[in-house]
Amino acid sequence: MSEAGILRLTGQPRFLGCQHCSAKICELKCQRACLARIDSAGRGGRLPGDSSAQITVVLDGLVGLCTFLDDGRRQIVRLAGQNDVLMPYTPVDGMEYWLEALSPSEVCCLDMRTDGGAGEPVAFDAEIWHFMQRQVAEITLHIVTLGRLDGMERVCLFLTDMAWRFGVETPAGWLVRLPLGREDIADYLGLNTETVSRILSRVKKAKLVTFLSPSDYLVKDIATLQGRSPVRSAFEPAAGADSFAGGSFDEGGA
Amino acid sequence: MSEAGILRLTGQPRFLGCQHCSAKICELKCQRACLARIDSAGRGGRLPGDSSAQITVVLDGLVGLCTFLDDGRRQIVRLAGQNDVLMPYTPVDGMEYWLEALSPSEVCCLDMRTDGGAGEPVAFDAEIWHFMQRQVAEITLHIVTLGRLDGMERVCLFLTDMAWRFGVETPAGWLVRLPLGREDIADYLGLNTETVSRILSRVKKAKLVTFLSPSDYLVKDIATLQGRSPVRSAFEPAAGADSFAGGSFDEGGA
DNA sequence: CGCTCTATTGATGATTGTCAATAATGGTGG
DNA sequence: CCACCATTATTGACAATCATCAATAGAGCG
Repeated sequence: MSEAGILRLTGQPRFLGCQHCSAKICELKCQRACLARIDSAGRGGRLPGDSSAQITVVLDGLVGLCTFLDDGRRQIVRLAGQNDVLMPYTPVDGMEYWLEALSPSEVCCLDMRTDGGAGEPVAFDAEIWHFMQRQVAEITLHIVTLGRLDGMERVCLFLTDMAWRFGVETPAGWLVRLPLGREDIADYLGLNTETVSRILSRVKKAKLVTFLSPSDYLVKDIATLQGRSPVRSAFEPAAGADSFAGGSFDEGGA
Repeated sequence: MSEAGILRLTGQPRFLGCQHCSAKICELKCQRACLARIDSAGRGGRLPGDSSAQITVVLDGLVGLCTFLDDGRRQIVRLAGQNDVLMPYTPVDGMEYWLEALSPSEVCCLDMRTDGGAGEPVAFDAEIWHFMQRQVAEITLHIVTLGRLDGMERVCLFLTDMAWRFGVETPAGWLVRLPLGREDIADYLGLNTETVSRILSRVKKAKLVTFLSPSDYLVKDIATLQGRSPVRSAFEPAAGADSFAGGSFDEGGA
């Protein structure tokens, strides 16, 4: 139960320069701003987040932006893996969100305020704007997913996303290790654990993927898998290298 | 059918100074930027949107940020009424969104580029940032709504939202005129028309609201209505006046 | 090897979607 | 002002999907 594993922060916060953070956004911001803090957390641990002036860069692992309803229902709003950027975030009144490590994770937190405390935010430049827009685009797509796709479509889109984001291409196809459990998948996709498991069994039977273990699968034909969902994955690498990080900034010619 | 009513823009675009736009964001931006365009559209018409450098302020009516899947399923991602601000928006590859007038609407479009064309975006200041964050907060809440609330909860939250946003308080309670039809409600809430209609009938029977006509209802006890959903409305005016426009900028003490 | 946690599967009920028919609404023209 | 009409909303019957509760199987770890 993730509710039980409260705040298992391992490794105390270290305040460091941004050379510890290989992500481009971190390099950029640390030229002028601020405090860079590296926290790590085991599975189920909660990371600082939910601040209106903090950018979080995921260095390793998988982090989810989560919320609970009073009766225990959980929704994972967004998943962020290595080099993904979580932009600052002011929730509406009465809602509380936090960053939860869905697998052992390390993040870099950038304080956007020019002083160490309650001052004015730094000026916003094109990069900051770019990441904010990307975040909006992703969660907008997630709204369509939750509002209009059935379970099978959601799961196929999810498996495609995970393959593009975290998989490695092998001669046999895309090999993916899922960094999160069934309950996390369910809470991300707006389903419940058993439904996810049943749909995954159907996906297996339809030979869309091959499971080597509950957390490892192989996608022989990712185009077919993607075709099972009526919306395209936001993470397909071929489509112009507009992926969140490790994309245009790092590899662009120059 | 909204698919049939294509691009019914009435009143040709007028390029005007921002004195036509009473919204605060418009006043602010037009000090330095750009082109302000006022379009109006009848019900079902599509407005220009979906640009990565355009802020749209709704002057009147109700506008929805919409997308269609290939098989005709529609999702309304966000609703914007008078003085609401739609921030610029770069969709992920393969998705297409537009602004659709759900009732006859008038909007003010602000081009954020310093020149009239393809140049750099203007600097982003705290107000721009504020509206962007507000937009993220709203659609994040919508993700929770679509992912974890059942039909009754979604409809009660929606009716509460609409009351706070567009209703007027009378001695008999909050009087609300819905500026959108059942199909639009369904596409916003991730349900279908018949389900919305059925749930509304249940809401009526439970005496949570009283319908004077299909588009007019009265909420005697809005706290009870809100209590039927496990998430608070993002539009409650009392909660610190953090509503989209006319909010913190106008009244904040010094 | 045994234990615990996670994942899968089954049986059943609740919710929602689909198709179809009816009722109500709002606008138009006489 | 009223009758007519097209559109929208409601209701019913039924099917599909998903959630819930319970039991079993499998994986990972000491």
